[in-house]
Amino acid sequence: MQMLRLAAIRLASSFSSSLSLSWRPNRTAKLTMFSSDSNYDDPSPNSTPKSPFSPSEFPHSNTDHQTLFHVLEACKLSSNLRAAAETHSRIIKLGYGTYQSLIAHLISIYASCGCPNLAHKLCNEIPCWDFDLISANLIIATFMKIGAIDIAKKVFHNMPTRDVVSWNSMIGGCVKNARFEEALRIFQEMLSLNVEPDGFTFASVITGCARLGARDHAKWTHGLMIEKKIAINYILGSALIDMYSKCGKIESAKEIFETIQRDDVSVWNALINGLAVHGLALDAIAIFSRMVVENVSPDSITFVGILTACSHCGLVEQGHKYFDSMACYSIQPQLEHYGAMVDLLGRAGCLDEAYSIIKEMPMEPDIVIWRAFLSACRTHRNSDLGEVAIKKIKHLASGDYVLLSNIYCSVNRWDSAERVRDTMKKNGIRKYRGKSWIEMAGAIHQFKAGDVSHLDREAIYKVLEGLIRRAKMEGFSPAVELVLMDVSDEEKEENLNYHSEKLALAYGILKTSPGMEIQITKNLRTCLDCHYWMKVVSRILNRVIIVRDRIRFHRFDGGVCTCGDYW
DNA sequence: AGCTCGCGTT
Repeated sequence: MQMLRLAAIRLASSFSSSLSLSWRPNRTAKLTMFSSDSNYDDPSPNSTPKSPFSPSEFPHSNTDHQTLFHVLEACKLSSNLRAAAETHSRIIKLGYGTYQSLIAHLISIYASCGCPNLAHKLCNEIPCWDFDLISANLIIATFMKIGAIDIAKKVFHNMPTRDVVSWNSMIGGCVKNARFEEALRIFQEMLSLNVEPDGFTFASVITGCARLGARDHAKWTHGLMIEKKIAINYILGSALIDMYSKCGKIESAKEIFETIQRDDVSVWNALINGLAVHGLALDAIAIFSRMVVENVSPDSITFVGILTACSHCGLVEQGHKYFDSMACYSIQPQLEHYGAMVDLLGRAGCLDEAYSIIKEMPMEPDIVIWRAFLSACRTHRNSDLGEVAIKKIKHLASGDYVLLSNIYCSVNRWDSAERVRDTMKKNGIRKYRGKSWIEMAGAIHQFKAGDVSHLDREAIYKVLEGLIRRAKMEGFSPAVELVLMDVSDEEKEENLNYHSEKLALAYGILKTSPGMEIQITKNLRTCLDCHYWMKVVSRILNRVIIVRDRIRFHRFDGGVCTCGDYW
Protein backbone atom coordinates (compact mmCIF):
# COMPACT_ATOMS: atom_id res chain seq x y z
CA MET A 1 0.00 0.00 0.00
CA GLN A 2 2.85 2.33 0.83
CA MET A 3 4.31 1.62 -2.61
CA LEU A 4 1.01 2.44 -4.24
CA ARG A 5 0.79 5.66 -2.26
CA LEU A 6 4.24 6.75 -3.39
CA ALA A 7 3.42 5.83 -6.96
CA ALA A 8 0.25 7.88 -6.75
CA ILE A 9 2.11 10.88 -5.41
CA ARG A 10 4.69 10.56 -8.18
CA LEU A 11 1.96 10.33 -10.78
CA ALA A 12 -0.05 13.23 -9.48
CA SER A 13 3.07 15.34 -9.10
CA SER A 14 4.25 14.70 -12.61
CA PHE A 15 0.91 15.82 -13.95
CA SER A 16 0.59 18.79 -11.70
CA SER A 17 3.54 20.42 -13.37
CA SER A 18 2.43 19.78 -16.91
CA LEU A 19 -1.32 19.93 -16.66
CA SER A 20 -2.31 22.24 -13.87
CA LEU A 21 -0.99 25.15 -15.86
CA SER A 22 -3.33 24.40 -18.71
CA TRP A 23 -6.21 24.18 -16.33
CA ARG A 24 -8.80 26.88 -16.89
CA PRO A 25 -11.32 27.77 -14.20
CA ASN A 26 -14.08 28.08 -16.77
CA ARG A 27 -14.18 24.34 -17.03
CA THR A 28 -15.75 24.33 -13.63
CA ALA A 29 -19.24 23.73 -14.88
CA LYS A 30 -18.16 20.73 -16.84
CA LEU A 31 -16.28 19.32 -13.91
CA THR A 32 -19.15 19.30 -11.52
CA MET A 33 -20.98 16.98 -13.85
CA PHE A 34 -18.66 14.21 -12.84
CA SER A 35 -20.34 13.82 -9.54
CA SER A 36 -23.58 12.80 -11.22
CA ASP A 37 -22.22 11.50 -14.47
CA SER A 38 -20.33 8.30 -14.85
CA ASN A 39 -18.49 9.45 -17.93
CA TYR A 40 -14.88 9.96 -17.05
CA ASP A 41 -13.51 10.83 -20.41
CA ASP A 42 -11.28 13.83 -20.53
CA PRO A 43 -13.34 16.81 -19.38
CA SER A 44 -11.60 19.21 -21.72
CA PRO A 45 -11.97 18.02 -25.29
CA ASN A 46 -9.65 20.75 -26.49
CA SER A 47 -6.62 19.68 -24.58
CA THR A 48 -4.68 16.64 -25.46
CA PRO A 49 -4.77 13.40 -23.50
CA LYS A 50 -4.42 13.66 -20.70
CA SER A 51 -5.68 11.41 -18.23
CA PRO A 52 -3.13 11.43 -15.46
CA PHE A 53 -3.58 7.71 -15.26
CA SER A 54 -3.11 5.38 -18.15
CA PRO A 55 -5.35 2.30 -18.01
CA SER A 56 -2.52 0.14 -16.85
CA GLU A 57 -1.61 2.53 -14.08
CA PHE A 58 -5.03 3.16 -12.64
CA PRO A 59 -6.45 0.09 -10.95
CA HIS A 60 -9.93 -0.66 -12.22
CA SER A 61 -12.69 -2.83 -10.89
CA ASN A 62 -10.64 -4.10 -8.02
CA THR A 63 -9.83 -0.58 -6.80
CA ASP A 64 -10.82 -0.26 -3.18
CA HIS A 65 -11.74 3.00 -1.54
CA GLN A 66 -8.48 3.07 0.40
CA THR A 67 -6.55 3.20 -2.83
CA LEU A 68 -8.73 6.06 -3.98
CA PHE A 69 -8.06 7.79 -0.73
CA HIS A 70 -4.32 7.53 -1.29
CA VAL A 71 -4.68 8.84 -4.82
CA LEU A 72 -6.66 11.82 -3.48
CA GLU A 73 -4.03 12.42 -0.84
CA ALA A 74 -1.46 12.56 -3.63
CA CYS A 75 -3.62 15.00 -5.59
CA LYS A 76 -3.81 17.20 -2.53
CA LEU A 77 -0.10 17.07 -1.84
CA SER A 78 0.68 18.09 -5.39
CA SER A 79 -2.26 20.51 -5.71
CA ASN A 80 -3.25 18.65 -8.82
CA LEU A 81 -6.80 19.70 -9.48
CA ARG A 82 -6.83 17.97 -12.83
CA ALA A 83 -5.99 14.62 -11.32
CA ALA A 84 -8.46 15.19 -8.51
CA ALA A 85 -11.26 15.77 -11.01
CA GLU A 86 -10.24 12.65 -12.86
CA THR A 87 -10.24 10.69 -9.65
CA HIS A 88 -13.59 12.18 -8.76
CA SER A 89 -15.12 10.72 -11.87
CA ARG A 90 -13.50 7.38 -11.11
CA ILE A 91 -14.99 7.45 -7.65
CA ILE A 92 -18.45 7.91 -9.13
CA LYS A 93 -17.86 5.31 -11.81
CA LEU A 94 -16.65 2.74 -9.34
CA GLY A 95 -19.70 3.30 -7.15
CA TYR A 96 -17.88 4.95 -4.25
CA GLY A 97 -19.86 8.16 -4.57
CA THR A 98 -21.48 7.60 -1.22
CA TYR A 99 -18.23 7.18 0.65
CA GLN A 100 -18.28 10.27 2.81
CA SER A 101 -14.58 10.32 3.54
CA LEU A 102 -13.74 10.33 -0.17
CA ILE A 103 -16.23 13.10 -0.82
CA ALA A 104 -14.94 15.04 2.18
CA HIS A 105 -11.42 14.82 0.79
CA LEU A 106 -12.61 15.95 -2.63
CA ILE A 107 -14.29 18.95 -1.03
CA SER A 108 -11.06 19.71 0.76
CA ILE A 109 -8.98 19.41 -2.42
CA TYR A 110 -11.31 21.58 -4.49
CA ALA A 111 -11.25 24.21 -1.75
CA SER A 112 -7.51 24.19 -1.35
CA CYS A 113 -6.91 24.27 -5.12
CA GLY A 114 -8.74 27.57 -5.48
CA CYS A 115 -12.10 26.16 -6.56
CA PRO A 116 -14.36 27.06 -3.64
CA ASN A 117 -17.40 26.90 -5.92
CA LEU A 118 -16.75 23.26 -6.64
CA ALA A 119 -16.33 22.57 -2.96
CA HIS A 120 -19.65 24.27 -2.19
CA LYS A 121 -21.44 22.49 -4.98
CA LEU A 122 -20.19 19.11 -3.92
CA CYS A 123 -21.16 19.84 -0.35
CA ASN A 124 -24.67 20.77 -1.42
CA GLU A 125 -25.00 17.57 -3.42
CA ILE A 126 -24.79 15.52 -0.30
CA PRO A 127 -28.36 14.59 0.58
CA CYS A 128 -28.05 14.78 4.33
CA TRP A 129 -25.28 16.27 6.38
CA ASP A 130 -24.49 13.11 8.27
CA PHE A 131 -20.77 12.91 7.79
CA ASP A 132 -18.80 10.63 10.02
CA LEU A 133 -16.83 12.42 12.72
CA ILE A 134 -13.49 12.73 10.96
CA SER A 135 -15.01 13.69 7.61
CA ALA A 136 -17.06 16.39 9.29
CA ASN A 137 -13.95 17.69 11.05
CA LEU A 138 -12.13 17.88 7.75
CA ILE A 139 -15.04 19.71 6.14
CA ILE A 140 -15.21 22.23 8.99
CA ALA A 141 -11.50 22.98 8.70
CA THR A 142 -11.75 23.16 4.91
CA PHE A 143 -14.56 25.69 4.83
CA MET A 144 -12.99 27.72 7.61
CA LYS A 145 -9.82 27.89 5.54
CA ILE A 146 -11.65 29.45 2.60
CA GLY A 147 -13.64 31.79 4.84
CA ALA A 148 -16.99 30.01 4.43
CA ILE A 149 -17.67 30.28 8.14
CA ASP A 150 -21.41 29.72 7.93
CA ILE A 151 -21.04 26.38 6.18
CA ALA A 152 -18.45 25.27 8.72
CA LYS A 153 -20.82 26.24 11.50
CA LYS A 154 -23.71 24.42 9.87
CA VAL A 155 -21.69 21.21 9.66
CA PHE A 156 -20.55 21.66 13.26
CA HIS A 157 -24.08 22.21 14.54
CA ASN A 158 -25.41 19.21 12.66
CA MET A 159 -22.86 16.81 14.10
CA PRO A 160 -24.43 14.19 16.36
CA THR A 161 -21.16 13.79 18.26
CA ARG A 162 -18.14 16.09 18.37
CA ASP A 163 -14.66 15.44 19.58
CA VAL A 164 -11.89 17.80 20.61
CA VAL A 165 -10.77 18.10 16.97
CA SER A 166 -14.22 19.38 15.97
CA TRP A 167 -13.97 22.10 18.62
CA ASN A 168 -10.39 22.88 17.70
CA SER A 169 -11.33 23.25 14.04
CA MET A 170 -14.06 25.70 14.96
CA ILE A 171 -11.90 27.73 17.33
CA GLY A 172 -8.89 27.72 14.99
CA GLY A 173 -11.16 28.56 12.07
CA CYS A 174 -12.64 31.57 13.84
CA VAL A 175 -9.18 32.85 14.71
CA LYS A 176 -8.04 32.41 11.09
CA ASN A 177 -11.02 34.50 10.01
CA ALA A 178 -10.29 37.23 12.57
CA ARG A 179 -13.34 36.34 14.67
CA PHE A 180 -11.42 36.35 17.90
CA GLU A 181 -14.25 37.00 20.30
CA GLU A 182 -16.31 34.28 18.70
CA ALA A 183 -13.36 31.92 19.09
CA LEU A 184 -13.19 32.72 22.80
CA ARG A 185 -16.93 32.18 23.15
CA ILE A 186 -16.72 28.78 21.49
CA PHE A 187 -13.81 27.91 23.78
CA GLN A 188 -15.94 28.81 26.80
CA GLU A 189 -18.78 26.70 25.46
CA MET A 190 -16.41 23.79 24.95
CA LEU A 191 -15.23 24.07 28.56
CA SER A 192 -18.77 24.30 29.87
CA LEU A 193 -19.59 21.04 28.10
CA ASN A 194 -16.58 19.44 29.78
CA VAL A 195 -14.71 18.76 26.57
CA GLU A 196 -11.07 18.57 27.56
CA PRO A 197 -8.96 21.11 25.59
CA ASP A 198 -5.56 20.04 24.27
CA GLY A 199 -2.47 21.79 22.95
CA PHE A 200 -4.15 22.51 19.61
CA THR A 201 -7.03 24.23 21.40
CA PHE A 202 -4.69 26.41 23.41
CA ALA A 203 -2.56 27.34 20.40
CA SER A 204 -5.64 28.84 18.74
CA VAL A 205 -7.08 30.44 21.87
CA ILE A 206 -3.71 32.00 22.69
CA THR A 207 -3.49 33.41 19.18
CA GLY A 208 -6.98 34.84 19.59
CA CYS A 209 -5.98 36.56 22.85
CA ALA A 210 -2.84 37.87 21.16
CA ARG A 211 -4.70 39.40 18.25
CA LEU A 212 -7.24 40.95 20.60
CA GLY A 213 -4.52 42.21 22.92
CA ALA A 214 -6.77 41.02 25.72
CA ARG A 215 -4.56 40.93 28.83
CA ASP A 216 -7.05 39.39 31.25
CA HIS A 217 -8.11 36.69 28.82
CA ALA A 218 -4.45 36.04 28.09
CA LYS A 219 -3.46 35.55 31.68
CA TRP A 220 -6.47 33.41 32.44
CA THR A 221 -5.85 31.21 29.39
CA HIS A 222 -2.21 30.71 30.30
CA GLY A 223 -3.23 29.80 33.85
CA LEU A 224 -5.71 27.25 32.60
CA MET A 225 -3.08 25.79 30.33
CA ILE A 226 -0.77 25.27 33.30
CA GLU A 227 -3.61 23.80 35.32
CA LYS A 228 -4.36 21.33 32.53
CA LYS A 229 -0.66 20.42 32.45
CA ILE A 230 -0.41 21.04 28.72
CA ALA A 231 3.16 20.42 27.58
CA ILE A 232 4.71 23.45 25.87
CA ASN A 233 6.13 22.59 22.48
CA TYR A 234 7.75 25.14 20.19
CA ILE A 235 4.41 26.10 18.63
CA LEU A 236 2.77 26.81 21.98
CA GLY A 237 5.96 28.47 23.19
CA SER A 238 6.10 30.91 20.29
CA ALA A 239 2.35 31.50 20.54
CA LEU A 240 2.68 32.33 24.26
CA ILE A 241 5.59 34.71 23.68
CA ASP A 242 3.63 36.35 20.90
CA MET A 243 0.54 36.60 23.10
CA TYR A 244 2.29 38.34 25.97
CA SER A 245 4.11 40.65 23.56
CA LYS A 246 0.91 41.64 21.78
CA CYS A 247 -0.83 42.14 25.13
CA GLY A 248 1.78 44.69 26.11
CA LYS A 249 3.56 42.41 28.57
CA ILE A 250 6.95 42.10 27.01
CA GLU A 251 8.46 41.20 30.40
CA SER A 252 6.19 38.17 30.65
CA ALA A 253 7.12 37.26 27.08
CA LYS A 254 10.81 37.34 28.03
CA GLU A 255 10.08 35.24 31.11
CA ILE A 256 8.37 32.56 29.03
CA PHE A 257 11.27 32.64 26.59
CA GLU A 258 13.80 32.04 29.38
CA THR A 259 11.90 29.09 30.84
CA ILE A 260 11.09 27.04 27.75
CA GLN A 261 13.15 24.96 25.39
CA ARG A 262 14.72 27.25 22.81
CA ASP A 263 16.04 24.89 20.19
CA ASP A 264 13.54 25.95 17.57
CA VAL A 265 14.03 29.16 15.64
CA SER A 266 10.35 30.16 15.84
CA VAL A 267 10.61 30.70 19.61
CA TRP A 268 13.41 33.21 18.96
CA ASN A 269 11.47 34.77 16.12
CA ALA A 270 8.46 35.31 18.36
CA LEU A 271 10.56 37.20 20.91
CA ILE A 272 12.44 39.23 18.28
CA ASN A 273 9.13 40.27 16.75
CA GLY A 274 7.73 41.03 20.18
CA LEU A 275 10.65 43.30 20.99
CA ALA A 276 10.28 44.90 17.55
CA VAL A 277 6.64 45.90 18.11
CA HIS A 278 7.62 47.37 21.45
CA GLY A 279 10.23 49.50 19.74
CA LEU A 280 13.05 47.68 21.53
CA ALA A 281 15.31 47.30 18.53
CA LEU A 282 18.54 47.00 20.50
CA ASP A 283 17.08 44.21 22.63
CA ALA A 284 15.93 42.45 19.46
CA ILE A 285 19.45 42.73 18.07
CA ALA A 286 20.85 41.37 21.35
CA ILE A 287 18.55 38.35 21.08
CA PHE A 288 19.74 37.82 17.53
CA SER A 289 23.37 37.78 18.69
CA ARG A 290 22.47 35.38 21.47
CA MET A 291 20.78 32.96 19.11
CA VAL A 292 23.92 32.79 17.03
CA VAL A 293 25.90 31.99 20.19
CA GLU A 294 23.39 29.29 21.12
CA ASN A 295 23.74 27.74 17.68
CA VAL A 296 20.22 28.36 16.44
CA SER A 297 20.26 29.34 12.79
CA PRO A 298 18.18 32.39 11.92
CA ASP A 299 15.64 31.91 9.14
CA SER A 300 13.89 34.23 6.77
CA ILE A 301 11.34 35.29 9.42
CA THR A 302 14.11 36.17 11.87
CA PHE A 303 15.34 38.77 9.41
CA VAL A 304 11.86 40.15 8.84
CA GLY A 305 11.72 40.70 12.61
CA ILE A 306 15.16 42.29 12.86
CA LEU A 307 14.54 44.59 9.89
CA THR A 308 11.14 45.58 11.31
CA ALA A 309 12.80 46.35 14.65
CA CYS A 310 15.36 48.58 12.89
CA SER A 311 12.59 50.20 10.88
CA HIS A 312 10.56 51.18 13.95
CA CYS A 313 13.57 52.80 15.56
CA GLY A 314 15.13 54.42 12.51
CA LEU A 315 18.27 52.26 12.67
CA VAL A 316 19.13 52.64 9.00
CA GLU A 317 22.77 51.59 9.26
CA GLN A 318 21.99 48.51 11.32
CA GLY A 319 19.18 47.58 8.94
CA HIS A 320 21.54 47.67 5.97
CA LYS A 321 24.04 45.59 7.89
CA TYR A 322 21.52 42.85 8.72
CA PHE A 323 20.02 42.88 5.23
CA ASP A 324 23.50 42.38 3.76
CA SER A 325 24.32 39.69 6.32
CA MET A 326 21.49 37.47 5.14
CA ALA A 327 23.76 35.95 2.52
CA CYS A 328 26.07 34.70 5.30
CA TYR A 329 23.21 32.52 6.49
CA SER A 330 22.38 31.41 2.93
CA ILE A 331 19.08 33.23 3.04
CA GLN A 332 18.00 34.85 -0.19
CA PRO A 333 16.16 38.14 0.50
CA GLN A 334 12.47 37.68 -0.30
CA LEU A 335 9.80 40.17 -1.21
CA GLU A 336 9.08 40.84 2.47
CA HIS A 337 12.72 41.66 3.21
CA TYR A 338 12.79 44.19 0.40
CA GLY A 339 9.50 45.46 1.79
CA ALA A 340 11.02 45.90 5.23
CA MET A 341 13.97 47.77 3.71
CA VAL A 342 11.69 50.08 1.74
CA ASP A 343 9.79 50.73 4.95
CA LEU A 344 12.98 51.33 6.94
CA LEU A 345 14.43 53.78 4.41
CA GLY A 346 11.10 55.42 3.66
CA ARG A 347 10.28 56.12 7.28
CA ALA A 348 13.75 57.52 7.81
CA GLY A 349 13.14 59.94 4.97
CA CYS A 350 15.51 58.33 2.47
CA LEU A 351 12.78 58.22 -0.18
CA ASP A 352 15.14 58.16 -3.14
CA GLU A 353 17.09 55.27 -1.73
CA ALA A 354 13.84 53.43 -0.95
CA TYR A 355 12.72 54.02 -4.54
CA SER A 356 16.03 52.67 -5.84
CA ILE A 357 15.51 49.48 -3.85
CA ILE A 358 12.07 49.09 -5.41
CA LYS A 359 13.47 49.62 -8.90
CA GLU A 360 16.42 47.31 -8.43
CA MET A 361 14.88 44.42 -6.51
CA PRO A 362 14.98 41.15 -8.46
CA MET A 363 11.26 40.46 -8.23
CA GLU A 364 8.16 42.48 -9.03
CA PRO A 365 7.30 44.74 -6.06
CA ASP A 366 3.88 43.94 -4.63
CA ILE A 367 1.15 46.18 -3.32
CA VAL A 368 2.51 45.98 0.23
CA ILE A 369 5.79 47.51 -0.88
CA TRP A 370 4.09 50.30 -2.81
CA ARG A 371 1.88 51.02 0.19
CA ALA A 372 4.88 51.23 2.51
CA PHE A 373 6.45 53.63 0.02
CA LEU A 374 3.24 55.64 -0.31
CA SER A 375 3.01 55.89 3.44
CA ALA A 376 6.59 57.16 3.60
CA CYS A 377 5.73 59.75 0.94
CA ARG A 378 2.92 60.91 3.21
CA THR A 379 5.19 61.20 6.23
CA HIS A 380 7.81 63.13 4.29
CA ARG A 381 5.36 65.12 2.18
CA ASN A 382 6.54 64.07 -1.24
CA SER A 383 3.67 64.22 -3.68
CA ASP A 384 5.73 63.42 -6.80
CA LEU A 385 6.90 60.05 -5.54
CA GLY A 386 3.50 59.51 -3.95
CA GLU A 387 1.98 59.77 -7.40
CA VAL A 388 4.47 57.24 -8.72
CA ALA A 389 3.41 54.82 -5.99
CA ILE A 390 -0.30 55.32 -6.45
CA LYS A 391 -0.04 54.55 -10.17
CA LYS A 392 1.49 51.18 -9.31
CA ILE A 393 -1.31 50.15 -7.00
CA LYS A 394 -3.82 48.63 -9.38
CA HIS A 395 -6.83 48.23 -7.15
CA LEU A 396 -6.82 51.20 -4.85
CA ALA A 397 -8.32 50.58 -1.43
CA SER A 398 -9.86 53.16 0.83
CA GLY A 399 -6.61 53.66 2.74
CA ASP A 400 -4.65 54.40 -0.44
CA TYR A 401 -6.97 57.25 -1.41
CA VAL A 402 -6.75 58.64 2.11
CA LEU A 403 -2.96 58.56 2.01
CA LEU A 404 -2.79 60.24 -1.39
CA SER A 405 -5.28 62.89 -0.41
CA ASN A 406 -3.30 63.53 2.77
CA ILE A 407 -0.10 63.88 0.77
CA TYR A 408 -1.72 66.51 -1.43
CA CYS A 409 -3.12 68.33 1.59
CA SER A 410 0.28 68.31 3.26
CA VAL A 411 1.88 70.07 0.30
CA ASN A 412 -1.10 72.42 -0.13
CA ARG A 413 -2.23 70.89 -3.41
CA TRP A 414 -5.86 71.29 -2.52
CA ASP A 415 -7.19 70.82 -6.07
CA SER A 416 -5.47 67.47 -6.37
CA ALA A 417 -6.74 66.43 -2.96
CA GLU A 418 -10.24 67.31 -4.02
CA ARG A 419 -9.86 65.28 -7.21
CA VAL A 420 -8.98 62.26 -5.09
CA ARG A 421 -12.04 62.82 -2.94
CA ASP A 422 -14.22 63.12 -6.05
CA THR A 423 -12.86 59.84 -7.37
CA MET A 424 -13.64 58.22 -4.06
CA LYS A 425 -17.18 59.54 -4.12
CA LYS A 426 -17.67 58.50 -7.73
CA ASN A 427 -16.47 54.98 -7.03
CA GLY A 428 -18.48 54.73 -3.86
CA ILE A 429 -15.40 54.29 -1.70
CA ARG A 430 -15.86 55.34 1.88
CA LYS A 431 -13.17 56.23 4.30
CA TYR A 432 -12.40 53.10 6.27
CA ARG A 433 -13.56 53.52 9.81
CA GLY A 434 -11.03 52.83 12.47
CA LYS A 435 -11.85 50.47 15.31
CA SER A 436 -10.42 50.41 18.81
CA TRP A 437 -11.20 48.17 21.71
CA ILE A 438 -10.46 47.96 25.38
CA GLU A 439 -10.75 45.04 27.77
CA MET A 440 -12.65 45.83 30.93
CA ALA A 441 -13.59 43.30 33.59
CA GLY A 442 -13.00 40.45 31.19
CA ALA A 443 -15.19 41.90 28.43
CA ILE A 444 -14.08 43.52 25.19
CA HIS A 445 -15.61 46.92 24.45
CA GLN A 446 -15.26 48.01 20.86
CA PHE A 447 -15.58 51.50 19.42
CA LYS A 448 -15.71 52.83 15.89
CA ALA A 449 -15.00 56.45 15.02
CA GLY A 450 -17.95 58.57 16.13
CA ASP A 451 -19.56 55.51 17.68
CA VAL A 452 -22.75 56.13 19.68
CA SER A 453 -23.79 52.51 20.12
CA HIS A 454 -22.24 51.87 23.53
CA LEU A 455 -24.63 51.70 26.47
CA ASP A 456 -22.52 54.21 28.39
CA ARG A 457 -22.24 56.58 25.43
CA GLU A 458 -23.45 59.63 27.33
CA ALA A 459 -20.94 59.24 30.12
CA ILE A 460 -18.20 58.40 27.60
CA TYR A 461 -18.80 61.55 25.56
CA LYS A 462 -18.97 63.63 28.72
CA VAL A 463 -15.54 62.35 29.82
CA LEU A 464 -14.20 62.92 26.32
CA GLU A 465 -15.48 66.48 26.07
CA GLY A 466 -13.93 67.24 29.45
CA LEU A 467 -10.58 65.81 28.34
CA ILE A 468 -10.67 67.76 25.09
CA ARG A 469 -11.27 70.98 27.01
CA ARG A 470 -8.45 70.30 29.41
CA ALA A 471 -6.09 69.28 26.62
CA LYS A 472 -6.79 72.50 24.79
CA MET A 473 -6.08 74.49 27.92
CA GLU A 474 -2.71 72.77 27.95
CA GLY A 475 -2.01 74.10 24.50
CA PHE A 476 -3.14 71.10 22.45
CA SER A 477 -4.29 72.02 18.96
CA PRO A 478 -5.95 69.48 16.67
CA ALA A 479 -4.16 68.52 13.46
CA VAL A 480 -7.07 69.33 11.19
CA GLU A 481 -5.01 68.98 8.01
CA LEU A 482 -5.27 65.23 8.49
CA VAL A 483 -8.96 64.96 7.88
CA LEU A 484 -10.09 63.85 4.49
CA MET A 485 -13.23 65.92 4.23
CA ASP A 486 -14.12 69.13 2.47
CA VAL A 487 -15.86 70.66 5.45
CA SER A 488 -15.17 73.51 7.79
CA ASP A 489 -12.32 73.37 10.26
CA GLU A 490 -14.78 73.03 13.06
CA GLU A 491 -16.36 69.95 11.55
CA LYS A 492 -12.94 68.52 10.81
CA GLU A 493 -12.08 68.92 14.43
CA GLU A 494 -15.24 67.14 15.52
CA ASN A 495 -14.17 64.28 13.33
CA LEU A 496 -10.75 63.98 14.90
CA ASN A 497 -12.21 64.32 18.37
CA TYR A 498 -14.23 61.17 17.99
CA HIS A 499 -11.59 58.85 16.61
CA SER A 500 -12.08 55.39 18.00
CA GLU A 501 -9.05 55.37 20.30
CA LYS A 502 -10.23 58.55 21.98
CA LEU A 503 -13.63 56.97 22.68
CA ALA A 504 -11.95 53.82 24.00
CA LEU A 505 -9.69 55.90 26.22
CA ALA A 506 -12.64 57.88 27.57
CA TYR A 507 -14.36 54.62 28.41
CA GLY A 508 -11.22 53.37 30.13
CA ILE A 509 -11.00 56.52 32.22
CA LEU A 510 -14.67 56.24 33.08
CA LYS A 511 -14.31 52.67 34.32
CA THR A 512 -10.96 52.67 36.12
CA SER A 513 -9.63 54.44 39.15
CA PRO A 514 -7.08 57.25 38.87
CA GLY A 515 -3.52 56.12 38.35
CA MET A 516 -4.42 52.79 36.72
CA GLU A 517 -2.78 51.88 33.45
CA ILE A 518 -5.12 51.88 30.44
CA GLN A 519 -4.48 49.72 27.41
CA ILE A 520 -6.19 50.14 24.06
CA THR A 521 -5.87 48.14 20.85
CA LYS A 522 -6.55 49.62 17.43
CA ASN A 523 -6.94 48.05 14.01
CA LEU A 524 -5.24 50.85 12.01
CA ARG A 525 -2.25 53.06 12.52
CA THR A 526 -2.83 55.71 15.13
CA CYS A 527 -3.08 59.19 13.61
CA LEU A 528 -0.76 62.08 14.39
CA ASP A 529 -3.52 63.98 16.12
CA CYS A 530 -4.49 61.10 18.42
CA HIS A 531 -0.83 60.44 19.16
CA TYR A 532 -0.28 64.04 20.22
CA TRP A 533 -3.51 64.01 22.22
CA MET A 534 -2.60 60.81 24.07
CA LYS A 535 0.68 62.37 25.12
CA VAL A 536 -1.08 65.41 26.53
CA VAL A 537 -3.71 63.32 28.32
CA SER A 538 -1.09 61.03 29.86
CA ARG A 539 0.50 64.12 31.36
CA ILE A 540 -2.61 65.90 32.63
CA LEU A 541 -4.12 62.77 34.16
CA ASN A 542 -0.75 61.42 35.27
CA ARG A 543 -1.59 58.02 33.80
CA VAL A 544 0.15 55.45 31.66
CA ILE A 545 -1.77 54.93 28.42
CA ILE A 546 -0.76 52.07 26.16
CA VAL A 547 -2.00 51.97 22.58
CA ARG A 548 -1.25 49.03 20.34
CA ASP A 549 -1.87 50.08 16.76
CA ARG A 550 -1.59 47.93 13.67
CA ILE A 551 2.17 47.87 13.73
CA ARG A 552 3.50 48.68 17.18
CA PHE A 553 3.02 49.71 20.80
CA HIS A 554 2.90 53.26 22.03
CA ARG A 555 3.34 53.75 25.75
CA PHE A 556 2.39 57.27 26.78
CA ASP A 557 3.67 58.39 30.13
CA GLY A 558 4.11 61.91 31.45
CA GLY A 559 3.58 63.52 28.06
CA VAL A 560 6.04 61.38 26.09
CA CYS A 561 5.68 58.22 24.04
CA THR A 562 8.08 55.29 23.92
CA CYS A 563 8.10 55.51 20.15
CA GLY A 564 9.83 58.88 20.47
CA ASP A 565 7.36 60.20 17.89
CA TYR A 566 8.99 57.99 15.29
CA TRP A 567 6.52 55.51 13.89
C1' DA B 1 -7.33 5.53 7.88
C1' DG B 2 -8.32 10.41 7.58
C1' DC B 3 -9.19 15.75 10.76
C1' DT B 4 -7.34 20.32 14.46
C1' DC B 5 -1.95 24.45 16.53
C1' DG B 6 2.62 29.11 16.20
C1' DC B 7 6.27 33.29 14.79
C1' DG B 8 6.77 37.61 9.34
C1' DT B 9 6.88 43.08 5.39
C1' DT B 10 1.87 47.97 4.79
